[in-house]
Amino acid sequence: MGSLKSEIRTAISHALHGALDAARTALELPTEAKIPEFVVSSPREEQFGDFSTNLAMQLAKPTRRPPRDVAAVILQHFDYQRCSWVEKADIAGPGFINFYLRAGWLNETLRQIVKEGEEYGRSTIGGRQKVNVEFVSANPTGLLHMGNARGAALGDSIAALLNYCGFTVTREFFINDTGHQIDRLAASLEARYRQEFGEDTPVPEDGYQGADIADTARRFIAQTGETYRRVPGPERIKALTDFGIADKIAHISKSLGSFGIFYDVWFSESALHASGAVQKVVENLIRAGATYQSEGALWFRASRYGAEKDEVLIRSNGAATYFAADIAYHVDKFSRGFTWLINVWGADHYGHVARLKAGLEALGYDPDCLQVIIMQLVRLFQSGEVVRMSKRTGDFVTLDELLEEVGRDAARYFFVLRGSDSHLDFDLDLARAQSMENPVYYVQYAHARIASLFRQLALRDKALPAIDSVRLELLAAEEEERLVKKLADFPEEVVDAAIDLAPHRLTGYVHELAGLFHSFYNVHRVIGADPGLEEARLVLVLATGIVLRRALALLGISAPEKM
RNA sequence: GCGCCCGUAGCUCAGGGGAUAGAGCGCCGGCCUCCGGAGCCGGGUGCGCAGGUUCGAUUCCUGCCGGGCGCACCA
Repeated sequence: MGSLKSEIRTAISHALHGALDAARTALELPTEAKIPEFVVSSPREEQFGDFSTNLAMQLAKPTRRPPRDVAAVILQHFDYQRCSWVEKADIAGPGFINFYLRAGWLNETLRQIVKEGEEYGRSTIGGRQKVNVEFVSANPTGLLHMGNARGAALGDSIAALLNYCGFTVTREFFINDTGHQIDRLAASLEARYRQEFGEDTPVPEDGYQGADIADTARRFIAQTGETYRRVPGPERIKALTDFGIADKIAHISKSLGSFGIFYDVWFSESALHASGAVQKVVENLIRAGATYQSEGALWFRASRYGAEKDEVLIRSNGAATYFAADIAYHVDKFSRGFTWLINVWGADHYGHVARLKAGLEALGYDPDCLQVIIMQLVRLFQSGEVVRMSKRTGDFVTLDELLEEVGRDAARYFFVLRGSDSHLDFDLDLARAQSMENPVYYVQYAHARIASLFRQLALRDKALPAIDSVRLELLAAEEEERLVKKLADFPEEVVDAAIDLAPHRLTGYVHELAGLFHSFYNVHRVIGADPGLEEARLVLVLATGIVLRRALALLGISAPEKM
């Protein structure tokens, strides 16, 4: 379940509450003051102990006493029996109370890691709550670009993190298979189709110019021959479009698959229209009194629900907007039992957030159950120059090309290297480099080294004895202690990264962990150390490998045995 | 114009009410008779500006400046 470290943190927090109560009962602190917010944190500096609390400083004002005095009173009433791992506590700086743990807690953590194996760090805090993570949802009109790729890496890692924290996660892709852009796809396909038979039919100005559309047209011809050459235009276009959408979706699915991303649900927009779900949502909005007619269109009073302005639901030509369909889509998600909806969207969809939430609220749903991650855009660099991209002209780098250039591991690592609200400069040259400039290799190299150590061990016909018989107390060096402490952080790092929907925190963690391993490895011999020490160090190495593998898996990155 | 995101080291970015603000890259100098040198160790400068809240602000609030993205009967 919880890690030893988080259990100790909780125990300290409870003991502090107990000390506070006791001090008040003894009338050494005023009883009327409210208990302030306080944290039991992990200090940055090693000299400040293993845990630290700001409780006394937060109490300074309500008790009108100097924080160090308050800290002394709290410590007098602190019951060490309630957290047996605490060896001592002292008062430092402006009024921090610092806690120092008995050295054995680190060895206990190592045992826990080895016993739990790659389940170490898994938690149940999600309580099986049903979460829907929708990401990429690219239009089926072309290939995947860098923005889609970033969304893919982010969404998939967020889903993996939440799943590991005990949420029941569904990964979902919404297919925009209707509407204006599909008409443009149809016109582009028709032009390419006729070109294949020698006609001079240019792709419309606002069509999709990419060569992939011509490829799709050729695949259609390969399958249908000349059957559709002489059928009426509308019928041919319908067949072309149906084929085209399926072809594009198949390609998108395949690209994402080679990026290590697999969906549970592919949800079709046109199905929402066909089933009447869109119509029903519009009717419910009308019934709720949230709409009005104007200029021949049906409007939703979004501004009444916190959005900037009202929005059209049904255009004057009778067609429902994408906005109406998207409300219906999210209503559908709720009806499937999800209580937490996460969407990963590009910054260019920002304007859509407030009105979608407004629509859900008007229908009686809690808009806070929908959380939209607005991801800033990706700039691609090559040879120090920005690579300009335009989907319309077909002039852009695709996910397929990226994977060919830099490989899946580097691509996934780079896309979750930064926070989603930070612009991402993706340096193709750096990601391509099979060298030490490339951070993903640094982490993988640590894992390969560990694997190599166990290969060496096997060559000598040796094996690690049972964990309980290993004398872990022999691990006393500074590098060893730092490494174990980092391993002890892992479960809490995972929870923090999951709750914050911030996989880049895990990227940072795994890099630091690899760094501490390299530092340890360079200073200390593992195989060939004194027998007892060799075993203890092997346990440390084993545990490091377990955590590296688990962390990389959550990021969708491989942990190679050899490189 | 209005809204959202960002402004932290030469560059790309973490961090975020607390005790001495971090990493990578680049630059300089060291370290393998030994488990993978794709590594390790050492060396430097920094929170855009101005107010405010606070015992304490790089972090929160306001204004300004700079960059990005939105503000369609597109999706």
